[in-house]
Amino acid sequence: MIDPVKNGNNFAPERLKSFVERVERLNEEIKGLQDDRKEVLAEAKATGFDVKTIRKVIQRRKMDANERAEADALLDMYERIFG
Amino acid sequence: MIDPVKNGNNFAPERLKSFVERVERLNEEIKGLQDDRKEVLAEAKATGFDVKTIRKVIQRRKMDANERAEADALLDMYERIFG
Amino acid sequence: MIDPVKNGNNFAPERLKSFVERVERLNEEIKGLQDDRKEVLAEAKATGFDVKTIRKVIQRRKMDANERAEADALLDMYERIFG
Amino acid sequence: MIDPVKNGNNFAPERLKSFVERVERLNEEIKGLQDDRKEVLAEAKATGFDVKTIRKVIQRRKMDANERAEADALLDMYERIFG
DNA sequence: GATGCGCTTTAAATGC
DNA sequence: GCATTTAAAGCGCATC
Repeated sequence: MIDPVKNGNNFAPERLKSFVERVERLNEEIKGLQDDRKEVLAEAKATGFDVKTIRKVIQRRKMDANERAEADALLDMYERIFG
Repeated sequence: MIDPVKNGNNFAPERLKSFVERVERLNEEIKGLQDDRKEVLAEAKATGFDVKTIRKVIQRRKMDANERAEADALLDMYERIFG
Repeated sequence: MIDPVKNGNNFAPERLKSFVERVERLNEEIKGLQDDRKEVLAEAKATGFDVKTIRKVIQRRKMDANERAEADALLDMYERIFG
Repeated sequence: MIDPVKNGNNFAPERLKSFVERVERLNEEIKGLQDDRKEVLAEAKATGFDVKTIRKVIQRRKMDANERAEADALLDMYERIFG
């Protein structure tokens, strides 16, 4: 029978190291892409665009046209109540 | 003279589209890696490791040994005050 | 001369305890109000209102009319570019 | 019969206003307490304490002694693996 | 396992 | 230009 604790990569300490290192690697890649995104937005700002509005556009593009229209209508309805 | 507004990719609407699409693409890649990371941690948990502790280990590995020792000593000092 | 370390409440351990306890007390009060807010929103939802839209209304009411109009106009302009 | 839409405070627009205003009031109170907390931590820092460590102490005081000991032991075990 | 909520951290805006 | 204050994003927890 194979000892589950000592068998190759299943040896627990090695498995833990592997998990930690894989997560650390992913963290680095994520950080790199976040930096890239920051650069793109900085360039957009330098070009004269409004970054906050760009973020809104991106959020809204995740919705389909119906959702967007419905959300807008609801907001409009609620805001009319406050004059 | 070149019209800065209409010149090729500098035509503002195209530039805006470009920025938005680049950010959306980066968002997708980031999301993919975040999902990968979630999977790795889920696998670690399924293997019997404690995810919260793994996160602590990763945080602490960002510090050098001195920082870590100092942070630990400070916490210990403060906690002694509370018995 | 008064020893700054041992003088009454300035005795460092007591000061630390005091800071920690004050923060803990504030945390509790904040938690209570957050729970109250959650209840109000749950009641609004039960009444048939859309909570997400209510949050938007509250955010927008923080802006003055000009800011709001300008933000809306900018968003509209950007969205037209994407047809 | 009473018209549910127009009956006193059940008139929907009034109910919406009421919900929004109650939430806004709670938000203000929460903000006030958050500012108080920030002041306390700033004072602690000015007194020479480390704010990050104070936050750790507060987090750990939420756990009972057993939980704390167990969490510490687990972290120690995992860290030994990395030498 | 997915959604929402609060906390933390980081980024942006503003005042000095 | 720097530092403080405010807003947004990401992360982690808790709940369903």
